[in-house]
Amino acid sequence: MTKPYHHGDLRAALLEAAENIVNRDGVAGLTLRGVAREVGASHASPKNHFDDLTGLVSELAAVGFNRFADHMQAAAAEHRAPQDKLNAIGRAYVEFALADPGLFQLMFRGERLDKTRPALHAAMQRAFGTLTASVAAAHEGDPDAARATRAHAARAWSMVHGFAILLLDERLNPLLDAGTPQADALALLDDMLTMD
Amino acid sequence: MTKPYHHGDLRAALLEAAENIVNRDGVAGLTLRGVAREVGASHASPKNHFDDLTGLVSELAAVGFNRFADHMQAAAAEHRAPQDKLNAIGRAYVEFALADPGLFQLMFRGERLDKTRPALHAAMQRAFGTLTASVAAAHEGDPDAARATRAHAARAWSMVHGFAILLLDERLNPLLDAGTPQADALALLDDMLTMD
DNA sequence: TGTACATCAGTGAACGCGCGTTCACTGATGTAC
DNA sequence: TGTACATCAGTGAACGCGCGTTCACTGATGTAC
Repeated sequence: MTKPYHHGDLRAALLEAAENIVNRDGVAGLTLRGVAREVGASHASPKNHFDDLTGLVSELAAVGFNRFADHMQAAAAEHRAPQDKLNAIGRAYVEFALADPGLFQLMFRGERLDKTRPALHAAMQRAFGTLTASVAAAHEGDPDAARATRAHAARAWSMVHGFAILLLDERLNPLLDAGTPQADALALLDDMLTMD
Repeated sequence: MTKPYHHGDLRAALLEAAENIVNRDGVAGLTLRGVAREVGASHASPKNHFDDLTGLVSELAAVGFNRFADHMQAAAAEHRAPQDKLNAIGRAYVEFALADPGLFQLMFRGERLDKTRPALHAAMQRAFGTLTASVAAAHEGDPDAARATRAHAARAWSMVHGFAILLLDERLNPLLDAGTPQADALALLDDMLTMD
């Protein structure tokens, strides 16, 4: 099988390579040349699919947000009660961050993203819509619903996002047992979510 | 006043310049050469004070964490009741992030930090100790105190940290009124902190 | 108080490196006839 | 079914840029005597 001149689906291969790189070397290690190198293509080839690094990063973030939304929706679908669905989404949020830490951080590194790209914009709306709709469902009928729902949404989201970020940065270690870090972290998260 | 050969306190000047740069251009815009340029010194001079970029970033983070701890402690000192102290610390946490966004993000960009540096390690302990001690004080006497306190600490910290990060990345805009963003954000934070 | 000397902060030219970008090109694909 | 041609994905050499780092140096400071 000699290497053909045309790749077939270089765009998809570049995105996959970018994900590998970002999980291995972090967001700062992601370059157009590096991605091309990873798939064995010419260093100028990414230009044909993504204009520049911002384009590549934004398209990768779009892929990430769609997968993120899928993961949260699948988790919610396993429960009936709104509060259970919400907790499941929170767990899914953190699981995603742990499974794909580089990608997760890239998705929330706003400076590198062009949020006006249609694919990214739509994917972000999907992901955040899933979260906020689930919060609203868990609190419908509350008095002063609009304001309370916003506060609940902000709290649920901040809690779970802060937990994920602090965890990835190993800032939560003093609060964790010595054992298997991932399991302990999810146990602590459960305590946190089911606290009140 | 002709420019003297020796600066007087180049180290402090470099740190101050680094803070300006990071707040203006973001963490990725911080370079040894750039910092030297900002103070009008030779590009090789930072080597004398910080070995490399990691050194500079870590020392700047140490300055930041000390200021962060000061700010939180000052806020707590204005209240008597443990829960009020804790809420004040949460507000101070977010205020700090809004006032010095670049510095705040640098402080939590673990990849760039050498946490074994004594100055940084001590400053981090000060800041996080302030937070966790305050949580413990607000919950002493709870049943199953150790576990509950850890969960409370994780929740308070995650909430306030996630809020700050999401806010800086403009992810919370859909939940804010159109008006003055900073005031709205702090109002939303207050709703969130005093919710239950 | 003066002099000699070690120390070291700061200088500026030079280096190699990886990056993004440009450019003329080449090979493959698909469409028109 | 075959042929001509436009299109465009991918190539690889070349460019300029800013970066960190090295190096021999120079100017200022402080200490020993």
